[in-house]
Amino acid sequence: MEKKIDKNEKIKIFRHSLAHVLAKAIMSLYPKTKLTIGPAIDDGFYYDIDLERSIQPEDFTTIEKKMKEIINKGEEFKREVVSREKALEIFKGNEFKEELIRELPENEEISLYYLGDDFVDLCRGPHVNTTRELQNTAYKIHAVNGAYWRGNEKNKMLQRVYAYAFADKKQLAEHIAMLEEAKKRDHRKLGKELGLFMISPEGPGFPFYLPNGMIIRNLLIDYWREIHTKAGYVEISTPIMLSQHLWQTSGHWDHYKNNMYTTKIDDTLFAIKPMNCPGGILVYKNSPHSYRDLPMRVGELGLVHRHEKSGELGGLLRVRCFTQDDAHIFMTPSQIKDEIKGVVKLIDDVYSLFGFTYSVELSTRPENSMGSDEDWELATDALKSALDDLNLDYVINEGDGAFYGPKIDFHLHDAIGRTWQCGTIQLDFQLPLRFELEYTGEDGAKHRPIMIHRVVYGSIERFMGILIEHFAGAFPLWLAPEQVRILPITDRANEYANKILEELKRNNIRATVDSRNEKIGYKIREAVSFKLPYQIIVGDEEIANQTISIRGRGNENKSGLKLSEFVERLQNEIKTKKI
RNA sequence: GCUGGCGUGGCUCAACGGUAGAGCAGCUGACUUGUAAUCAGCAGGUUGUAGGUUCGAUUCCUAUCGCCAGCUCCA
Repeated sequence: MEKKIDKNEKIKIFRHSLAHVLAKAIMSLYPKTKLTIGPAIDDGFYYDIDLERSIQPEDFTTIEKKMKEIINKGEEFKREVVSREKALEIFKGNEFKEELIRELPENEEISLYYLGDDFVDLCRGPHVNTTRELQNTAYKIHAVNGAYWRGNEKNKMLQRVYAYAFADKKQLAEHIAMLEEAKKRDHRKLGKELGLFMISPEGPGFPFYLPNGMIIRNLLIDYWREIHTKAGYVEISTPIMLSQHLWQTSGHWDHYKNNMYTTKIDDTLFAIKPMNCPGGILVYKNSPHSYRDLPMRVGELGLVHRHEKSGELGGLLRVRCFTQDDAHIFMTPSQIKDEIKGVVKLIDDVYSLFGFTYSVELSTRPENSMGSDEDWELATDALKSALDDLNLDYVINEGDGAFYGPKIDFHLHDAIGRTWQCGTIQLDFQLPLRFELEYTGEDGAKHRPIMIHRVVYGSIERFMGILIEHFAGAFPLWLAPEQVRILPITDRANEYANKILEELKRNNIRATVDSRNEKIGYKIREAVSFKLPYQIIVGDEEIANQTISIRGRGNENKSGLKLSEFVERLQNEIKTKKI
C-alpha cells in the first residue's frame, strides 16, 4: 500500500515536470505566450496559456517534438527562492502570474523553478532533477480547450492544452485503448443502436424515449415505487406549471429565475416548474397536521424543466427536461437524523442493486443563499452527524449547497470516468418558514416542521445514461427490453417457435420470434449485437424431441433443454434482479 | 453562454473547386439453411439552413441552427 502511494507521488512529479517542459516548448515556439498555471491531473497534465493565436490540433506534433528535444538535452530543474519584489520583476507583463504572486501569503516563501537557463516558472514544486528522468515517460497532447482564468466566467478565457502522461509507453497505450473501449459504451451511441432514446434538433436537451428505452424506464419506475412503498412513502403528482406568485414565495424567482421557462395565462405570469418542492408544499398545506403524522414521506415522479445553457447539454446526462424521483419528508427536529439515515440506506440499496460504486460529498452554504447562519449551521451539522454515524467516507464541498439548504450528494461514474451527481439529500429550514408550514405538537401548540428534499436516481434520464454505460447496453435480464429471441432454423420450425413464444408471453417474458428467411448464423449475429440476454434456437431436432437449445451471454450454449425448466430459470433470474 | 472542432442518404464513412460514391440497414426475387454476415437485383442524397465569392461550391468566406470536447453551471 505504501509503495503504491510512492508510485502515485512519482507519477505526479513526472506529470508536473512535463507540464513545465510543455510550457517551455510552447514559449520557444510562440514567444508571445503568457503562461498561467499547469498542474498534474489524473491521466496527465494541462497548461493554461494566454495567446492570441489559437493552438490547433495540427500543432500538437510540433509541440511534442519540441518537448522531446528539451527532454533529450537533459536540462536541469533548478529551484530558487526569491523575494516578492524579485518575483514580480521577473514576471512583469504577465498579469496572471503577478496576480498569483500578490496573493501568496506573507509567510510563504516564493519559489521559482528554472528549466535550463532560458526558462523559469513560478512553482511550488517538487520536480525531477533533470529532464533525463523523463526520458522513459510517454505523453500525448490530445486537446486544447477554452478555460476561464481561475475558473470564473467573468475572467478572460485562456487556452488549456491537455496531455495524457504516463511513466512509460505501455501505460499510455493502455490508457488510450481504454478510452477507445469507453467510446463503444457511450450511452448516446448505444441509445441509437439499441433504440432506447433520441434527441431531435427540434428540441435540444429534450429527450424522446423510444419503445425499448420506455420499457427500461418503466421498469425502473416500478422498482422505485416498490421500494418506496416499503419504506413508508406515499406518492403524489403536482402540476407542471404554477403561478409566479408561488415561485416568489418559494424564493425560486429570486434565485433561479434565469433557469425557468415562463408563459402567460390571461394576464398572469406562470412558470414551468424547475423543481417539485413548492407543489409538494401546497399538498402539505392542504390539510392540518399533527405530530402523530410525522414524518410524512411524500414522493413524486416530477417532470421538471430547466433552461440549461446550450453548451452544457450532453446526451441523457445533461438535459433541459427530466423526471426527478423526488420526495419530500416533513418531520420534527428530533426525527432529522433517522430520516437522513433512512434515505442514505435507500440510496445505497438501489446503487448496490446495479453494482454501482459511488462517492459522497457534503455541500455547504453557497454565496447566493437564503436563511440565517444558525439554521445553516444546524442543518449542516445534522447532515454531518448522520454521515458520521453511518461511517460513510465523504468529502466536503464548500459553498456548493442549494440556495435553501446544505446537501449530501451521491456521485456515479460514466464510462470514461467522469462523475455525475445522481442522488442528493437536501435539508431545508427555509421553505417551511417561507410557506409557514405547521403541525400541532404533543403540547397542543403549533410547530414548524423541517423538510428533506431527496432523490435516489437523481433524474431518471441521467440515471439511465449512466446505467447504459455501466452495462454497455447488456442490461441485466430484468431490465432487458427484449429478454429472449426465438430463432427458428428453417421455416419448418416457425410453428414450434410461435408456440414457445406464446408460452413465454404467458409467463410475462418479453420475447420475439425472428422468422425471417435468413441463415441461423445471421440471426444469431444480429441477436448478439443487440446484446440480448438469451436466444432460443429451434430446428427439426428440437421439434422431434420437444426441447429447445439456448444461447446466453458469456458463450453459454446448451441443447436438449425443456422449455419449462428454462422459463423457471428466467423467472428466478428476473425475480432476484441478478446482475 | 464562452473557446475550439465537426455537420454528406436510416447508420458508418468516401470524394474536397468541375453538377456526389461505397458498405450496412431497407425493398424484390432465388436459396430452406444447425450456432456471429447466402446470392442477385432495386430503391434511397438539391452534401444542416441562409447568404456570399466563382464561369462553376459538398469543397472557399460570412451568418445561423445542431452536435462533440472542455470551461462555467448542474439532477
